[in-house]
Amino acid sequence: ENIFDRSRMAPKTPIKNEPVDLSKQKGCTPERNPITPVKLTDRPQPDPWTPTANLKILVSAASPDMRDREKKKELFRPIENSEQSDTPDSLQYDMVDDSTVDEFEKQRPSRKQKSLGLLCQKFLARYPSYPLSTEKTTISLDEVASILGVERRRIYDIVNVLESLHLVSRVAKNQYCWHGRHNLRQTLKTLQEAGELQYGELMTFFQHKEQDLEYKFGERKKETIPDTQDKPLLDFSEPDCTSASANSRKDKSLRIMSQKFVMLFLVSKTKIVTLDIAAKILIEETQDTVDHSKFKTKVRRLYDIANVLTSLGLIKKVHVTEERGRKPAFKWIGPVELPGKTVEPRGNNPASDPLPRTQRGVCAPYQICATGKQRFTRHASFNGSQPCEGTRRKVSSEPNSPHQERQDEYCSKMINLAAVCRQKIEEDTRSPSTTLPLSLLPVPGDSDFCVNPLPQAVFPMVQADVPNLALLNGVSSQTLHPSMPAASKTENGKPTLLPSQPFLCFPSPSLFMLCSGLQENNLRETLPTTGEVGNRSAEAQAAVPPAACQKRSSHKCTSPSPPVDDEEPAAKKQAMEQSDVPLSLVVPKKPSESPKAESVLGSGCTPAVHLEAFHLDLASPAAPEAADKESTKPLDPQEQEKWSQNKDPDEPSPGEEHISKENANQPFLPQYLYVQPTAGLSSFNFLFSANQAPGAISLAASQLPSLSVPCVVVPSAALASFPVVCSPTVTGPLSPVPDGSFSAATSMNFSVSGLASTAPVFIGTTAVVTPKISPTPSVDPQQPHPALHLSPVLARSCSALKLDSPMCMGHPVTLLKLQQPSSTPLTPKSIRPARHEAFFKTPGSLGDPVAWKKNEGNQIRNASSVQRRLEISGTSPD
DNA sequence: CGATCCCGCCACATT
DNA sequence: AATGTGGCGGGATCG
Repeated sequence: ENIFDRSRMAPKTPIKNEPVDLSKQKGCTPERNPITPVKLTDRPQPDPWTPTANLKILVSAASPDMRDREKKKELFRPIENSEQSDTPDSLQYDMVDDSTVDEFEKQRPSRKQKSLGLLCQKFLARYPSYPLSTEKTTISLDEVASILGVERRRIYDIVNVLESLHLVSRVAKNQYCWHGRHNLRQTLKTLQEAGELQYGELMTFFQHKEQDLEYKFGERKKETIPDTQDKPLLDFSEPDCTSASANSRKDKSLRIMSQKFVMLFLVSKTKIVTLDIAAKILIEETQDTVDHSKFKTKVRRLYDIANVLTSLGLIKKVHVTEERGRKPAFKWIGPVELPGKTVEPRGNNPASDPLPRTQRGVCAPYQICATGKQRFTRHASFNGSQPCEGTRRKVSSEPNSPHQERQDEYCSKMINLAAVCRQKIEEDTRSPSTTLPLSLLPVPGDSDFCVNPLPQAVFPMVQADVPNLALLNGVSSQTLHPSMPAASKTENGKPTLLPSQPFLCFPSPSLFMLCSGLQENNLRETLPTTGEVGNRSAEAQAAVPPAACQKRSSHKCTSPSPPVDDEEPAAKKQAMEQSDVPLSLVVPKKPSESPKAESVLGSGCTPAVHLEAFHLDLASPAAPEAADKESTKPLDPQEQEKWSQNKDPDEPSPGEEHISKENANQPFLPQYLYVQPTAGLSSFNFLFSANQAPGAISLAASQLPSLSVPCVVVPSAALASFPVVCSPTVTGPLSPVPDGSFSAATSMNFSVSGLASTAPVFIGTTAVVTPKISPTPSVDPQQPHPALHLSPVLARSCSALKLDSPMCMGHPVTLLKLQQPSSTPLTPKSIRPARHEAFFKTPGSLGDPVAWKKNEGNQIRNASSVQRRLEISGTSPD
């Protein structure tokens, strides 16, 4: 600085007066060397310029602007210099180099030089990032504005964003207090948590899309997607909401928008958010109208915010390429690992908590939408609400044409759904009384995530799984972590529909594996990852009993995880590094495509896929890129293959083979009952060992009357559509009924079925084939299958799906490993840090494809169902 | 020509 | 009513 000052200052005075040397300027500009002592030497021209200087002066005198600028320059130069040194922005440098330039600029200040980002940098340069706690710096807007030479209006833009991150807080009119970044992490964490609740699903969803697009993997998506974007607008428009005036506009946009925007990054697996997506999401929240102008405006605002965030070094601009071309996007480059998760960050910040505000703001709309009950009265929430309804309506109205839907619509729907779900969840959580237990839960994540640990107790293992799963699911779930085991829910009361019965209700979308004794050790041996899975499953079994599990999870983490982590993470990382963008692992979601699935609604197939995905995920958090899969994980190539196969309807069989290897029983043997939630928000998967998960689960198969198989009731949360796969127990051939005819009825009660109308259920009877043992895959049909009876709907779905489908089979196999509960489950957290990204990605990627398809196919439905549910709930509980 | 986004009008909020 | 805030979008610039 000194140097600069010297150089500058000395000449400056004179310079000021002088100069505008375009030629010179330009020369300088290009150079932009931040530090240019040399320049001094270069710039020997003070005197000569004098004449010019005079002129200049005149000019400046004439125009206030000029004056301001000069002022600004003077004041800021130092700042700029320092900044420049820090940040390599060419633009800024120019200014630094010579005052002349600046002046010059005055005349014709490039737009860039006046950019909000630059202004923000200057602004930030004035204050220490980490001020001493003792001293509080107050910021006078007027002062700053004048110093920086800008209208106050611009300062508001900056301050609002900073305030959203708690870097500053407003103390009085025109007065802000500078806090610095001390609490930034905490704030981010809070935002992340809030974001997960609010946007987890959405982001996942979107990201998948993006990823898919970006990576070829996603061909499928492309298929579906293409149309979507074209038309942005659509029907959403909800007229009425517009008058937001009602609520104070105050906590409306910029601030909130900024927080939301940040949340998107924090929730995003890829840490990359495209502007258009962000705009869409944000628009939804507030007002749904998606008209073009609105979108444009939103984008403009986002640019404003992005500029400030960029200046803060939290994000950087990037481009994502997708089919349509490249889209502007921003990548989060700020801290990713937030402080340990605590519950709610409440308060570190002295001043007001922005968060609260934010949360409120965010939540409000949802809440409103979902139910009449509004906690927070104020805000645009209303606007939001309306939109929601509108959207909802639409959703419901539009049964399914996911493919056709436009992105926008789709997105909005998604958003709405999410909101609804969220709400529901919240409500549920809060009020046990809620009658709709099953339907909503899906979102459990919230509770878990945020603060409620309840679930953990119940199924520790689950939790471990969950994270992964959640990720996988993508859409639904990041948030879900939740492991929230049925139990927990039950506790709450929500989920437990049938307390007395032997059913388990799982609120969250997680994968559960219940195994009674299976012996498939080999697998484990073979595949480490698998082992993990197995462990998990085992745990799950064990876990079932609430208490026990918890600890396990921790243990699990230890043993199994370590290896995994290392491997996976590394791989992932590498992958990541190579390409910033995470690969969409899952690309293959084609399952939905499979005819069967479609017939069923897509859900059927998907589930299988999911499982695989899950497995993969579990096994290796690392993203399952094609390449990665193999190398990365030893896991199980087979699985992967299966997976891929599954994905690809085309080659179902091959996958089976692999599977078979793993487990002899694939086809129908499924000893597990696996329920997968589809894409929807709420998805949860279950793996059940058909055989009996007896004790552990609490559901004794025995309990189930006709079926010896344990039943699991899955509340489909919002989505309702989740396929359930049951492998009937094994007792063998109790009933000769062929698989195909599930109809035989066992008396399984799937109360659930009712709930989730759409959800397909698969029931595989099983022979008791241990994986190893069962030599024949094809067996199922032959083997006696215990008859299960499902609700008609379910039955149908089942039939449609066909147990046979390799997909289904495959999964089970994989799962089997479980038995060993020994290993402690990986704790999400423990794992997380290391592969944080990986997890997300993996899941996401996996989830994506599936989600996508599902979404496309099912989602709508789900949505509709959900909505329906909600409505119902509103009116009358189930 | 699309991506950016400056600029400042003007509505709403606060004093 | 004056002044503070800040939504908003036209249209200039940039790439």
